[in-house]
Amino acid sequence: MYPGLLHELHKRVTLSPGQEAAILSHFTPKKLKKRQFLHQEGDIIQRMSFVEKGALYSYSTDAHGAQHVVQFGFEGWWIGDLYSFFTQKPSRLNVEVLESCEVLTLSLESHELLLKTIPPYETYMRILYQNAYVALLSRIENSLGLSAEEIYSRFLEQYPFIFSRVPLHLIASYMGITPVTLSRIRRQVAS
Amino acid sequence: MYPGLLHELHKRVTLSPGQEAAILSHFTPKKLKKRQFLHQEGDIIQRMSFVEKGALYSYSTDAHGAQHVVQFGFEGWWIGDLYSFFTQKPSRLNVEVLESCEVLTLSLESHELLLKTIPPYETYMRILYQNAYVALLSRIENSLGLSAEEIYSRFLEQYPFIFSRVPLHLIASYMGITPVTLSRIRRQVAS
DNA sequence: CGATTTTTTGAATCATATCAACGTACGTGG
DNA sequence: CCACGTACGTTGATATGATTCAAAAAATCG
Repeated sequence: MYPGLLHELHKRVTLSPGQEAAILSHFTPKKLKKRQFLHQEGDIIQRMSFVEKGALYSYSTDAHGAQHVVQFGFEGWWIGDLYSFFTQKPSRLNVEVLESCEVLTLSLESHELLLKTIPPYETYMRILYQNAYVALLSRIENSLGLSAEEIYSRFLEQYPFIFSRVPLHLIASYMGITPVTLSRIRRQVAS
Repeated sequence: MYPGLLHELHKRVTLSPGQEAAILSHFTPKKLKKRQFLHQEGDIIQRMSFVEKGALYSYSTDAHGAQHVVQFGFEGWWIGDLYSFFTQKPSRLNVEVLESCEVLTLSLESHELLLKTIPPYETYMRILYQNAYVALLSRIENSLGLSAEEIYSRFLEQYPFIFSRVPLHLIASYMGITPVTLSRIRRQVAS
């Protein structure tokens, strides 16, 4: 039951069988088909989601109506809008399914209860955010002052598997360039 | 003693007098003058730092030798390179003093000890990283697909106080544009 | 006050975006 | 199972916005 989530928890903390069961009991599985939305702009996010299987991505829509991919979510990752979840303010993100998914969801109340009652759960969350923060800062650092071509090359090195599962125009959006520019870069790099 | 750090801790968790004293006892104060370095590229970061007073900023040097500001640190903020601190790998960042500082530093061993022995300390750290992560994701979201002028306007709204304490060319670097471009934008926006 | 740092300005250049058209792959209903 | 429609990727021509280079003006520091 929920092997992905268990593996993820055990990677970072040790849990007694009782704690393990207590944590799992709060999650609700949810199946989603390609093109469905997990969340939409304006929603107040009620549940955070762990990706057990499949792939999703989140994007925002800017003042000019253009869409921008903010992050991807594959097996073993968390996806959603933590800003809206924690503040209970309307989300500015859409989260759409890329490949049919099974996600495990958890309410804010459950999350807070687990934080209070199961110390290793809080430790897990601290490590999760700590790593996510460091990774995000690297993403910013790496893109500062790089040409689109350099950003692409690094992205290709760091996440080769993404190219087999995500259409190029979404990767372009994530990188902050247009699909047209990405296409030209790829031709150049290939030669 | 250390009013900034105490205020920061109490904002997020409640501590018994004993816990408070235990936490504070692990910090070592350090005074730094303008233009001094707290860390330099290549260092393996041994201590994390809380800014009690003053201002600093961190920057990286890219493959073309250009410098890019990654973050600022004012009173009540943490500053440093968490990547190097947690992994004990060489840092890619320089952290330089903008206004003479008093920082409070904490070793990795102390940090780990406090996490293990003082539960509210772990809670504080989880909340700190959680907020930092959400704030950083907003920074990325905001910069995706915005013109330099829009990035400037938002920055001005969100952090007006930074303009009174940080030279414009560092702000430009943080925003990912040249000082020349920032100057032109400001002329436009002012008119 | 003189020296250094920071900010502004103009002109030329370069990278990426935009617009528009076309080719290709995919999958859905007939 | 084929045909049509939609989504995706590529290409060329042109436009735009930011950078670079160079110099001067303004602000700050010792």
